[in-house]
This record gives sequence, structure tokens and C-alpha cells, in this order.
Amino acid sequence: MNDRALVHIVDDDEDVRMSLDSLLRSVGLETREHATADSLLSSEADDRPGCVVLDVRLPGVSGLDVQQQLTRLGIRIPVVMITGFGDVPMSVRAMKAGAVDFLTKPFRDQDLLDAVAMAIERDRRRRNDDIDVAAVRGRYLTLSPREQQVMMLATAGKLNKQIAGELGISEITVKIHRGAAMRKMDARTFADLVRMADLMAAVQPRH
Amino acid sequence: MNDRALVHIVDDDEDVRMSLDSLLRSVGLETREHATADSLLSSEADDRPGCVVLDVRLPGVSGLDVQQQLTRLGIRIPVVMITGFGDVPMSVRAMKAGAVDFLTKPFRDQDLLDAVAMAIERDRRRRNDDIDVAAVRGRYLTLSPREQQVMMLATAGKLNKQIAGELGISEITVKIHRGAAMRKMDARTFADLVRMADLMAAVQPRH
DNA sequence: TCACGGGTCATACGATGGTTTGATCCGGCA
DNA sequence: TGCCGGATCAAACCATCGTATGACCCGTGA
Repeated sequence: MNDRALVHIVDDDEDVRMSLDSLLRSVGLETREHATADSLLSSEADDRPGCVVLDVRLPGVSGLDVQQQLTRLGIRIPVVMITGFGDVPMSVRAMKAGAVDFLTKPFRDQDLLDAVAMAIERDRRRRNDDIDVAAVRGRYLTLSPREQQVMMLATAGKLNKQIAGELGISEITVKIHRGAAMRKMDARTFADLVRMADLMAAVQPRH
Repeated sequence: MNDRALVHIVDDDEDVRMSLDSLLRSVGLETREHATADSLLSSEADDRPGCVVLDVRLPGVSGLDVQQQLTRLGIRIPVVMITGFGDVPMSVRAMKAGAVDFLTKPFRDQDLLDAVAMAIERDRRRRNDDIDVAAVRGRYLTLSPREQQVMMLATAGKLNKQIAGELGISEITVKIHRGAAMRKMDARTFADLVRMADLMAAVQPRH
């Protein structure tokens, strides 16, 4: 509901690319064509929702490896797999790796469009979530070290008095840091602050 | 790390069942054999982690339909699909529906054991999460209607004074309800209460 | 009829939270 | 050298929270 979506088409067969391209454009989607995996990987990150339509059979590397590489690079764009020579283990691997769909050629146009629509919707949601988390995290980084400490201890349920004890400072100083944290985090209430702390803790925590 | 896991084997071929049975028992897993989908569906719910090893080809219904039916019934036990006659669309449908894995016969014993182990681990985690949510929800239900209202408004960030205004009661009464909610919810701090409210809101909300 | 739980409220008190004013100290940086 | 942000603290003040005591009303069920 925000930006115009962009679909990356990765297939070494130019005819297939053109065909997919015109199909996707016919429903109002913008597209980029890539003949190789490198072309996709070297394309600059787009600041809008989108997905990748990825052929499994590519010159050099497999589409499955490309999918894995995207994950490894932290590029979490949804992938719709297509292939002319698919087998079950291949499709299962792709789906396990998070593919939105796995279509075997020839597929019906509508099936691809459905898969792409689903992928874009998924990306849109993920991006919105990421934006929220990034905003909170960004504000958190503007806090001074002490303010960050106080915020974490406070949202963990500690009283100002306890925080003061743990940090070896006076309670009045804790209150000042706490107030600054609330202001900088743009938290109207303490409940907001707790939720922001949880939001930051929910993602990222390298297990 | 809690209870002994239970694996349901659903296959109409007795030889296959026995073979799977002995394989799974050989690694210390407990099993139940089912020749039909109905046998599985009519088996009582087990109060321990487990999974289903489900043949796609069953007399009458398809394993895919059984999987769907489990979901529809709210039985969220993980499913490992196996089949002798699998094709890509079938495997994709199963994986989309949440299957842990989709193996085509003949498969290596180790592949099945890996899939089952993964499924059980997933179930264990889900069950632990469910237990936490159920415990909180259970305590929430012991709150009187007023106490529930006050808890929700408080965790939404409202001040006692505002809550009193919205409910048309005095602030002192709000404090009493709030205190009772804290006690009954077993929340040591207000931050705990906020997290409990979020935990309950996170699941269930039929979107 | 009585007991009980739920809901309501007042008074009173103490603990906790939040802000302002004003001040000191320190390290980095122009 | 002087400025600035970060950190520290005190005093004073007010708002808010939390709980205890005691009280009243009401509907339900023993």
C-alpha cells in the first residue's frame, strides 16, 4: 500500500525472461531482468518491496545456492523458484530455505502471479516490521551509555533504587537518565518503553 | 528435554509401518502405528512432544488432506511426509502447509531420523511456548471483569486517573483492581504485567 | 437468613516516580 | 584556552502508585 513493487527476474534464457517480464508488467509490476546470479547479487539494494523470480538452472551456480547466498548476505527478499527440470528434493530444499513457492515449467501464468503477489506481500510486511525496529534501534543509539543501561534495567522491572545500587550511583541520577531515555526514545509511557526494549530484543539476538 | 517423544506412523502398508517402527524405536523413540488417517485422527491427544510420519498415499484420503485437517482441527503436531510416488507440486503443497520435510521412498534411514528429530524439537519448542501462554491466560481468566479491564488499560499505558475516568469509577478503586490483577497474575513488577498482556495479545488474535 | 464474592469508595500513609534548578567534574575538541 | 556533552549529585516539590483499614451495596447460592 506504499511503494511500487519491483520484481527481479533471474533466468539465463532470454525468451523466458522476456515472457516473464511482459507477464509481470501486464499486472502493473516493475521488473529488472538478470541473466546471471551475479547480476542479481551486484544490483544495488532497492528501497521498496519486491521479490525474486529465480530459475534453479543457472550458468555456473544453482538457483538454490543463490537463494542460500542471499540469506547469508542478509538479503531477506522473498524468492519464487521456477524450473524446467525440478525434482522433489530440490523443491523441498528450496521451500525449507524459505522460498515462497516452487513452480515447474510450464506453469500457468496465474500461478506465477499468485506466487509473486504473495511474495511481495510478505516482503511488504517484513519491511514494515523492519522499519519499526530500525526506528526504535536508531533512537536507542542516540542514548548515552548510562541512559541505555538505565533503560535496560528499568524495563527489566528494576526500581530506581535498585538500579542506583547496581550502578553505584544515586537514585536522583537514575531518574535523570531514565527521564532522558523516555524523551529520546519518544516513549509517552513506561509501557511503551518496555515494548520498545522487547522489540529490540526480539530480533537480532544472535543465539 | 522433558518428556519422552511419541511418533505417530501413518501408512497403509504394514511392512512399511513395521520397518519405520523398528527404525524409530532403535533410536529410543516411542511409536504408535496407524493404518488409516482416521486411526490417527481418533487417537487421543498426547500430552507430550511428538510428530507424525505421514504417507501421502493413503486409502481414501490423501496425506495432504490429513495434514490440512490436522491444521483445521487446531492440532499443531509437526508432520514429516513420506511417499513412494511424489511429485513437485505435491511436495510444495505439503511444505507450504508447514510440513517439516518431504521424503520420497526410498530414503535413507538417517534422513528420516533427522527429519523426525527436527520435527520433535520443533514440537517441543511450540509446546513450551504454548504452556507459557496458557499459564498466563489461565491466570488472566481468574481476574474479575473489572480487574481484566483495568489490567488492559494499565498495560496500554493509561494512568490510574485516566482509567478511573474511562470506567467512571474512582481512582482508589482502580488501584485496588490493579493491585489484585498484579497479585493474581503473579506479576512482580509492572513490566512483567505489560509482557503478559503482550504475550496474550501475540497469539490467538484471529486476524 | 447468612455468607461470599464482586464492586464501590474514603481516609490515611508511605514509597516510588518525575521534574526543575543549580551545581561540580571531566575529557575531548576547536 | 574555552566550550560542550556526559555524568554526577542535592534540594525541593509534586504526581503517581500501592496498600491497609473500614465501610457500603448487591446478587447468588447454601
